[in-house]
Amino acid sequence: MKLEKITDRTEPTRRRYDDACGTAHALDLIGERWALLVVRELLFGPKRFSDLRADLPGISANVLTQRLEGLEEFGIVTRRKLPPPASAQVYELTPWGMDAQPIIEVLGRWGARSPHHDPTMPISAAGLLSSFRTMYGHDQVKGIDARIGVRFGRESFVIHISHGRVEVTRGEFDTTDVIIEGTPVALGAAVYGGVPFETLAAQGMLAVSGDMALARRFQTLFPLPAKAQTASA
Amino acid sequence: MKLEKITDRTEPTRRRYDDACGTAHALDLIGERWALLVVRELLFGPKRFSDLRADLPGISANVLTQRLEGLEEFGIVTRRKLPPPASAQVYELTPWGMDAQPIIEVLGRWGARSPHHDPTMPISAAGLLSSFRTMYGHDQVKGIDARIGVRFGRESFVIHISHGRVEVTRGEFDTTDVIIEGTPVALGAAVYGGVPFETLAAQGMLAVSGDMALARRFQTLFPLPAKAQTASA
DNA sequence: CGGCATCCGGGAAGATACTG
DNA sequence: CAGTATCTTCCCGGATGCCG
Repeated sequence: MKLEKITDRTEPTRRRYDDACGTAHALDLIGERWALLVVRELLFGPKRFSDLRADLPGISANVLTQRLEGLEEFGIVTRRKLPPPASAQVYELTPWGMDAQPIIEVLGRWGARSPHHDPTMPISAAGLLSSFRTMYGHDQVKGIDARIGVRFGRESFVIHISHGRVEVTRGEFDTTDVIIEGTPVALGAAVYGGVPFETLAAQGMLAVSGDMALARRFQTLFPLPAKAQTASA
Repeated sequence: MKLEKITDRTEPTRRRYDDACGTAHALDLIGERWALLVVRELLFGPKRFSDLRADLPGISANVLTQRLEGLEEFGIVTRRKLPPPASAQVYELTPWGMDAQPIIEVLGRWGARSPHHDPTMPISAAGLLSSFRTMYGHDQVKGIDARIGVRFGRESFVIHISHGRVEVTRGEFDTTDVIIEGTPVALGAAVYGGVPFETLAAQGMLAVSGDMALARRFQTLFPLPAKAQTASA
């Protein structure tokens, strides 16, 4: 018996900024808690509900449901049914949703300079790989032409470094110069924490094969930015 | 008698994403409701508490207080006491806080392409001027060299167009080609709604003086972007 | 009047359990 | 596996009141 709310409003007053500014409107769309991280998780391709849950530790099922509903309603995410025999439902970004990538990158660059930023926390595959796309040092990458294969569990990615740029795509790799297998946290420790591959390998957290000199150079391509100036100018 | 919560935690469990990703950390800092709009309002210079309240219709005093406390704690905002006789307290961005400007711009560009975006809503001075910095058409601006003075109430700004770029700064203007006086909403209607200056002037909402041909050209410099593609590719 | 502190109602987020 | 149902907690928004 829930006869309380017969106030008959199809939309129960979604909380919005009544502001014509495009920034405010963007926050209406992806400003709710977890929303932008859901988008980040989909940047490299479609995922299933339980994958999203696993990669976003801390989100609860009902909140994830709500965010996906909202993102779908706004045209940022589409739900798609895979053909049999997979027959699973996946969520993927629309073209416009993909265009949110610069937002995630700019936020990442800015947030990494925070005095409170702690790079030693857990990180998801999408979070780490997205950081590679944005945090590489232009000087460090100059002159390198290499392909590095990364496997996290059953997902594979290729990091392609050439012409002073770093590109990351999901997909199987056949001809890569280095192959890294393990967890995002371990690779993050190697790249951002400076932990040697040998240490991680000895603990069974990471397996590196191929051109080891290149692998070690890869470790140095992503310098953490200087902490920002938080005192008044 | 509030003897309930003596659980003695200096930080009462602030809600955070426990994620090493810089994007997630940025959202820890400026992801709360209203936070980024407070930053937007400070992009053109310091403001007082009541100015912020007036320019952010819908925010309540206690929430503004909380956001300012948080932003100050994170090193994004500083509070400063003006010398007598003004003797007022103002809030201003730290250098790092200023660096959040690209975040606001990128969000604005993306949000303006939303199918749900409604440019006819109220807008603040900072919101409108910030949109000028990001939404100008490169083709439309090419070859123009002009200075346009804008006065909203007692605040003045200069829009400087040259070398294919648009810069906006707060400050008094002496030698500008055009002077526009009125409200942000009226100027927004002229620029984004295509409402002729004569109509707005007749209603006493906007006063334009100086090079009227340039003023009318200024109206055409900010084409609204095409709506985004929200169907799957 | 500016800059908060306090109290309250509603709603969003978090945790857990449960179902098709 | 992919969500719903339920309950609790916390945050947001509005009103009021204090205090320099």
